[in-house]
Amino acid sequence: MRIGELGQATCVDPETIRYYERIGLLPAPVRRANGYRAYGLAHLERLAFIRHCRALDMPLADVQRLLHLLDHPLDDCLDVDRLINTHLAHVQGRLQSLQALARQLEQLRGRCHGRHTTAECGILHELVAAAQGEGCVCHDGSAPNSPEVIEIS
Amino acid sequence: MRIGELGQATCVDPETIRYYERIGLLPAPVRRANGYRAYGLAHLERLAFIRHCRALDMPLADVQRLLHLLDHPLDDCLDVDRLINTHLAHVQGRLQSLQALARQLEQLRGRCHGRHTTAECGILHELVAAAQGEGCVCHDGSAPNSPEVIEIS
DNA sequence: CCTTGACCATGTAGTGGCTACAAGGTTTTT
DNA sequence: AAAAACCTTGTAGCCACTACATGGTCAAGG
Ligand SMILES: [Zn+2]
Ligand SMILES: [Zn+2]
Ligand SMILES: [Zn+2]
Ligand SMILES: [Zn+2]
Repeated sequence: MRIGELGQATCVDPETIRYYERIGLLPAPVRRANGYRAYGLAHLERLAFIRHCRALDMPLADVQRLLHLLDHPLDDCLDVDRLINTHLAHVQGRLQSLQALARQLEQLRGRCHGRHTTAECGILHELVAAAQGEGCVCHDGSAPNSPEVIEIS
Repeated sequence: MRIGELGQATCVDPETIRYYERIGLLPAPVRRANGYRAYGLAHLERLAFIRHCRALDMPLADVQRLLHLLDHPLDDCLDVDRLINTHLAHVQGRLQSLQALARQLEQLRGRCHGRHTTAECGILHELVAAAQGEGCVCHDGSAPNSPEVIEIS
């Protein structure tokens, strides 16, 4: 299997595959005589695992840890449990703030009816007013640059 | 107002303020005799606006455009409308995939009961199986490195 | 045989939105 | 006078890629 074939089989861009190899996530495969990477089934499975974890939005460091645990089957799985729980909590937190955010944006959207100048635009007015006001997502209660609110994207 | 005071007033880290200045988001203020930046009310309002938009998870490029529109009050506000709508659609898309993701993780969490080796861990088994299987978030229907699924974080 | 095009290799630099230094100058507090 | 808390600039790092630039390799078609 060349890198392009592996990429097609796993829906992972070859450049990304090389990147994974560079950072030590995917073991370097043997090379053919011409220098091309030659992958086997083990690589395919490992990469599919990585991609699946990424689709679950896990950071690569977490994936790395899971892969390590897979390679050491006699280790205690407590870490797996903790990792998943932490990650789930993280996702749920972001879900919360994304929901609040969507509500705010929906409100905002209703403010602009038809055509007019930006000076009269309800959306802009609302944004400016909210930025000044107290009852705003980004001002009440949250620490400076609070991750829960700011570090969404 | 020095940069630290502005930072406190808006809950934005001074380093971030300098960064905004560097990329042209916040106009460079006048300097005192000693070289310190001296901010006024206009800067405070502008930065509060930026922070509020960031709390709404808007990319800085969008914030830039909104600021430009604020500076040109006679422009048509259609752009504002479109920008908000696009952004809302984006947020809703991510909300969807985050929800699917949380469900997956919740399922996963239920797989690990008590202590055992990683070789026996239901979570790991599930992950490996899912990565191979067809009915998985990251394999069905989505393009290679599909943004809707992958580019969540 | 030669060209075209698709693939592969390496290395470097850029993305977004910060964040963290390092190395120095200034001001305020003790 | 010394220590701390501020300010300045510049550079490098974070994450997970992504996009080149430059060149080597290989199969098909003319
Ligand atoms: Zn999958
Ligand atoms: Zn409007
Ligand atoms: Zn706000
Ligand atoms: Zn387990």
